[in-house]
Amino acid sequence: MLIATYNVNNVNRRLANLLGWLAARKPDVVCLQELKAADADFPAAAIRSAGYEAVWAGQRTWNGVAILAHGAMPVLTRAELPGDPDDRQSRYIEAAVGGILIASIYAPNGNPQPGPKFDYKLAWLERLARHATALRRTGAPVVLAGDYNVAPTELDIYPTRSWDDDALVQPESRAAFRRLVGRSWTDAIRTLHPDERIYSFWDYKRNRWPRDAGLRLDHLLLSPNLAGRLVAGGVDRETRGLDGASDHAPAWIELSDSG
DNA sequence: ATGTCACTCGACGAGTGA
Repeated sequence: MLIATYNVNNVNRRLANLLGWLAARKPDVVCLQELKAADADFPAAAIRSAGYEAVWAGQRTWNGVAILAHGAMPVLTRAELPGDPDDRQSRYIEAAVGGILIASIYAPNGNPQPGPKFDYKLAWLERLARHATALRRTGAPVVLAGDYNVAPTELDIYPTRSWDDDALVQPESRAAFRRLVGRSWTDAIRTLHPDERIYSFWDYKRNRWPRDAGLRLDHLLLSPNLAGRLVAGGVDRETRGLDGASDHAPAWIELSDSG
């Protein structure tokens, strides 16, 4: 089973890019982030024509997450992250596909830091960690996939000092990610490629894509009962170089059918 | 310090978020 996560940075603006990538990569499950579309504006018909059913939690202008499944309707289990009834931002959706519980995650960016946006980011990641533990304890196989807006280590950002004050690389952000992953979850792409610089995001600014000045922000975390099924994974970085591309490229993993 | 992009409001530019 091929599971991917792709921050599309506006699903309607990026629809041609998304459909082209779906046709080429043929993933079984896709987690999308930054739809930047209200529920009524999600391009469900075009996505269905490409062979995918979808569930989504939209929001006008910002945020928005979805889960696509090839030839099957994802069974929605949750459309918001527990722990804060006042949180109106569409950053979490969860559904069952092919016997696996899939979450599509769009963690807050957190800039500028320090400040209320950074506080919200850290609190949101703590809520996610708590919910991840609850999911793990159900015993279900779980994949938590999405844009975590954290570059976990120095290997996950090109050598530079220019992001030192950015929320994506702060010690508090990295500690929150480490607490979430803990001893139980597997950062799939890092586990497959322990020593490689792999990026999934290149800022539009400052010639960052041509310079390969990227960060790895998009992660797929596997519950312990899935770790043994991980066979391959990577980032489709060529997607970032196409016309009208998102500033993120899709990250994907392949799980064996059983084990 | 700065470089982009796409949107919002409510005018043809400024502000916002990433």
